[in-house]
Parts: sequence; structure tokens; C-alpha cells
Amino acid sequence: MENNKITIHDIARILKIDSSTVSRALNDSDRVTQKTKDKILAKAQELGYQRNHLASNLRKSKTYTLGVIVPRISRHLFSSAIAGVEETAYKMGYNVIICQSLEQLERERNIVGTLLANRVDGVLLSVSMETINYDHLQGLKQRNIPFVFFDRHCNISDNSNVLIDDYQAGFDATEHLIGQGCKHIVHFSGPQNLEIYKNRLKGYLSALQIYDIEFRKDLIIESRLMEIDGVENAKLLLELPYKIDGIFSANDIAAIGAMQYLKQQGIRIPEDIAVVGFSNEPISALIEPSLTTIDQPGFKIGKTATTLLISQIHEGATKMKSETIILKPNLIERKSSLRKFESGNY
Amino acid sequence: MENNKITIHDIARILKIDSSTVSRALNDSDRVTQKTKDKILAKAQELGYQRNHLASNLRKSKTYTLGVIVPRISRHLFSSAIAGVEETAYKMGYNVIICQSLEQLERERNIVGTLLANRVDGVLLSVSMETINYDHLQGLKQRNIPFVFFDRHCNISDNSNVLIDDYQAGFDATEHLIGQGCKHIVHFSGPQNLEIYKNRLKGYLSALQIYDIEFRKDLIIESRLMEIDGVENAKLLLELPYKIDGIFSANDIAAIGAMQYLKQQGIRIPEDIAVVGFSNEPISALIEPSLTTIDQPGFKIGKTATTLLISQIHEGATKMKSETIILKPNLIERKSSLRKFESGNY
DNA sequence: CTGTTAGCGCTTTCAT
DNA sequence: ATGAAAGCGCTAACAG
Repeated sequence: MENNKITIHDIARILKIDSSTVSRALNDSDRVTQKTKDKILAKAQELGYQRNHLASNLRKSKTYTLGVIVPRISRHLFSSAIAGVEETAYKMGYNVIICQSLEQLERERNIVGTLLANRVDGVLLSVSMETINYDHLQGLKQRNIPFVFFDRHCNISDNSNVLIDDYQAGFDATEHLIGQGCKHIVHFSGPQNLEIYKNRLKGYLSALQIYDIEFRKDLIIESRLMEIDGVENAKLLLELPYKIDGIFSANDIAAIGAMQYLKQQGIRIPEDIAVVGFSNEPISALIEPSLTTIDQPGFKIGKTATTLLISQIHEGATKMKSETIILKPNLIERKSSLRKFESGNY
Repeated sequence: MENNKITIHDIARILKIDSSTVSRALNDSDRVTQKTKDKILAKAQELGYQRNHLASNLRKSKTYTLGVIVPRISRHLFSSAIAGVEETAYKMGYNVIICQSLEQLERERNIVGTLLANRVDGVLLSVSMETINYDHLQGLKQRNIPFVFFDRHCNISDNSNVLIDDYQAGFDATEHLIGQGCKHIVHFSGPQNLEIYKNRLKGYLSALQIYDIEFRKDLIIESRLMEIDGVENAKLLLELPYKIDGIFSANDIAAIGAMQYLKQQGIRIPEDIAVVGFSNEPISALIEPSLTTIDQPGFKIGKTATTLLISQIHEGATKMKSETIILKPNLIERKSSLRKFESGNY
């Protein structure tokens, strides 16, 4: 049990100075001579001293821990975002507790309780598809714990967000399909309690209007976020009284099911039906390498949200001005080209 | 700043008893009357008391934190495993620090340093593809911090592992292809410093031998874990002087690139070439819904590894007997059937 | 069964 | 610029 048990007192004793001076030196305080600082740092290095964060944090009554709540870790957008969160957090001296709501409001509620019990300094969250009221976030507000929504946000006032421009994404996707000559474009949408799906729909509608394409209500197919729903969507699509030549899917999970079903039915993508979907799941791009996708910068979302949150933590309860940062999604056109392996941090 | 600052002393003062009794009651010690226990618990509840883990852990000089090192969070196998780790860890009162090596030994080394500095109680790790020596794990050994390998393990002595039976998986996959009538089965392999790829290869070879299929060295195509390598693999495959009718891919990333390329070349899967791959990435199953895959129970791996690690932590430095748990992979045959949406925890 | 006492290792006044 | 002293909130001897 040779636990590295060197404390500031050990250093102090050896150097015949007080531990408070050692503490100051180790924190690079300007109330210590550079000379003693050097001496202390050298000795600390020599002994392999490592600060005990538990003690330090207890004293400062800060945990240097952030809570992150996502619907599901294994979704690509969220795992990418988490990667970004972790990187930024560690760099700024924070640890991260990651929790999955599994799309259930009940679990989301419990998680907030857990994070409170863990006394996190701040929370990042992307709400579940069941989340329609925000009572469970009151505890955070009461305790003055800052929180930042990312991607799946809520339209409650006075809170910070890091989002992608879903309206623009919807517009771009639809515009792209129109540019391909599509006349009857189906829109797969998701739960309308989530802002992101509302906004993507708005983008779709705008594009139709601007390009003077007649809007038909039955071309909007809304479903939950499940593959099996996508199959149903595809069936509905095939029963429509128009020849569908395009799909803009805002619902990446459903799109996967739908595309599989369509292919089974012998429908060729994109020859028979052009498709633009979100690449939250890299899957959608791979079912059909030629697929044009809206790529969301998950890693960047995570980094940005974390930076914002930590800056709010540092500001303290002073102003706590809420801020919304909107990132641009990218429309990536693929013409049977191979998807490049993204070796970067994603 | 209305921070919930109720301590055991507040409870003690109100109840006119000592804080140590409160502490004992809150820890459900059997050295407190049930009656006083009830009284204390009730009051704690009433005041909304929440234990300060920082103080508690400092006193016990334990962090109740586990470190997890994975090559890349966004790989499906790892994000599933992490989900399992988190669930089990939280249930047992542990927090988790997640780190990505990004397949780089250098980063892996640094991460171990960070975890040491964070004084984690134990470490779970799946090594990077560059990892060939294990010096960087010495620090853990010296400080008597238990660690458990999962999935991507190392053949160093006296350590614990939670693995899937890669040999069996390789055997089953190959046997399946042979059963389909394949005569010339290419094997996509990965970096041979990783045990998992060695073992899958062994399984492949065994199956060939048992079913009396001639082994040809040039049917084994080894590559890094990148999609672009898969494209190269596919090209090599097409240049072989045999008609290839089967692929067993142990390298899921490369398989993605390869399958895309093959499809571009007009080769039909599985009609022209049958494929069995690992579904670390659900992608591979979706490029071709009919694809037969080896499914790895990532969530279960994570849970099992965590349970094992925590039990080792509890044992302390007493025995620290190393243990290896081998889980069975599942060969999942799909005949153009839709992949079911797995709504469970994965 | 309960109270007393003494820290865990660090930071932070307050002196000097 | 440094030291002395107090204490963050909790747990764990040791008494009784």
C-alpha cells in the first residue's frame, strides 16, 4: 500500500518553512518569492508530490465536476459531443459525470437529483424526447447551479444554449432536393415537443415556399425516434397518391428503418428517391454512400457548451447572463464518393 | 447562493445529540438505536440533508472514482461498454472518469498520469492499437491501484480481463460462411499486436482446418483500423487469383470501407460475396441488412468489468487475485430482415 | 449505545 | 513575504 502520501506538510518540514507557504507556491500565488517558489516546486517535483484534490476542493467547497445528461451515450451525436465535453473539461480542471436519460423524463428527473447530490458545479444537458416540462430543473436554479442546453434544448426563458441552426439545416436540405429536381418531397419529422424538430420543419416549409413548391400536409410524416417507426413511415410514403421523388429526413433513426424498407421494396436511392438526412448516425450515410447529409459538429457542440458552462461557473451568481450560441450545420453532398474516414476528434 | 449547507452538525444541534451519532446513523451503523436512527433520518430528510462526499471521501481517503480508458468514445462497442460501466459504477456509489486514447500510446500514457493525479480507486482499460509495451501501467501497479482490461486486453501476467471469446467468434463466423458454401474466404484482420485480432485469426484458421478447406496465406488481409484501409483491402481482394466468395472481417472499420467499394464495383452482397463481420459498429449491419454479424455484448462487457474491478477494490491489497472472464459473442444471422431497434440499454 | 476527540490535506484569513 | 491558526464536513478511534 505504498500510496503516494506526500503532502504539503512533508515538503514544508523538509524545507523548514510553513505549509501555508508551500500551498501558496503550489498555487502560484504572487505572495511568495520566486526563489522560494522555485525551491518548493523543485522539491515537490523531486518527491513526486500530487495535490489531493479532495482536500483542496473540500476547502474551496467546489467539486470541479460537471454533470452531463444525454438521451443515449451510444448515439453518434452524443458520443461525439461527450468527447468534446471531456476534452474541454479536463483541460480546464473539471471532471465530468455522464448520465443517460434513455429518452425517459422520469430518469432525467432522477439524474438531476443524483447530480445535485454529487454537488456538481454545473450541468450540460440535451433533453429526452419525453421532456415537456422543466420542473425537474428547478432544483438547479434554486441552488444557483448553472446549466447549458446543447442540441436538444427547451424554450424556457433565461437559459443558455449551444445549438445548431436547425432551421437553416432544414432549409438547406430541402433546397438541395429541390435543386435535384424533386417535386414531391416527404419530410420525416420527430417529436414536436422538441424544438429541433419544429425548427427543421420550419426550414422545410420555408424552402418550399421560396421555391414555389406546393405544400401538401400529408407529405409530413412525424414519428418517434425508432427504426421501426421508420418502416411505418416508408409504408405511409408508398401509399401516398403522389410519386415521391425526395425525402428530407430530420429523424435520423427513423430514416434508417425507412431506407432499409424502401431498398427491400426495390426502390433505388437516390435514383428513384433522393434523400437528405442528418448524419447524427454515420449509418445513414453508409446505407447509401451517395447519400447527401447534414453533418452536425457534435465534437464542437460539446466543446463550445463546456466552455460556456465553465465561464458561467466562474462568473458565479453575479450576473449569470444567459447566452445562446448557434453553430452552422454542414450540408455534405456525396456523389457515390467514399466517405472519408474522419481521423480527427469526433 | 442559497447552497444547501446542512451538515451533520446542524442535525446534531437540533436533535441535541452528537454529530458522530448522526454520522453513524446516516451510515446505518448498528451501533445506534433504531429509534434514534429513525429520528435522525427523519430530520435529515426534513432538512434536505445531503452528505458531502468530498469530506467523506477525504476522511476515508478514497475517491470513489474509476478511470476508464478507451480508444475512442464514439465507437459503438466502447460507447455501449461505457454505458454499462456508468450504470454499474453509479449503482455501487462510484463515479467515472472517461478518457480516450484516440489509438495513441502517447495519449494513453498521459491519461494514466492524469488518472493517478486524480487518485482514482481503479482503472478499466481497452488499449490503443499502438500499445505494445505496458510500462505506463507500472504506476498503477506500484500504487496498488487495481485495473481490469476489457475487450482489447494485453498478454501480461497477473492482470484481470473481461473479454469476449474472439477465437470462438472467428470460428463461428468462418464456419457460417463455409456452411453457406464458400470456398475462398478472405479474412480481414487488424493490428497483430492486439490479442483480439490474433485470436479471431486463430478461430478462422481452425474452422478452415476442421472443415478441410485449403488455407491460402494471401487470403489474409491485414490492415489498420481505418475505412480507407478497407478500400485498399477490397482492391487487393479483387486482384486475387481466386474467385472470392466469402469475407470474414474481424476489422469492422475496414469492412465498412471495403463493402462500400465492393458495392461501387457492382458486386452484390451477399449474392456474389457473403460477408460476416463484427457489429462493433452497427453500420456494418446496415450497409447490407442481410449481413450476418458477430454481435459483441458491449453493455455487458462494461457491467461485468466494472463489477470485477470494484470487487478488487474492495478486497484491497490483500489477495488481488487476477481473474479473466470470457463472454460469448453471438452470431446473428439476418436474412434481409430488418434489424430490430434495440430499445434496451446498449 | 453515545459522546469526546482528533484528524484527512488543503486553503485562507489574520498577524507579523 | 512568511507563519500561525482555524476549519471545510466528515469518520473513526477511544472512552464510558
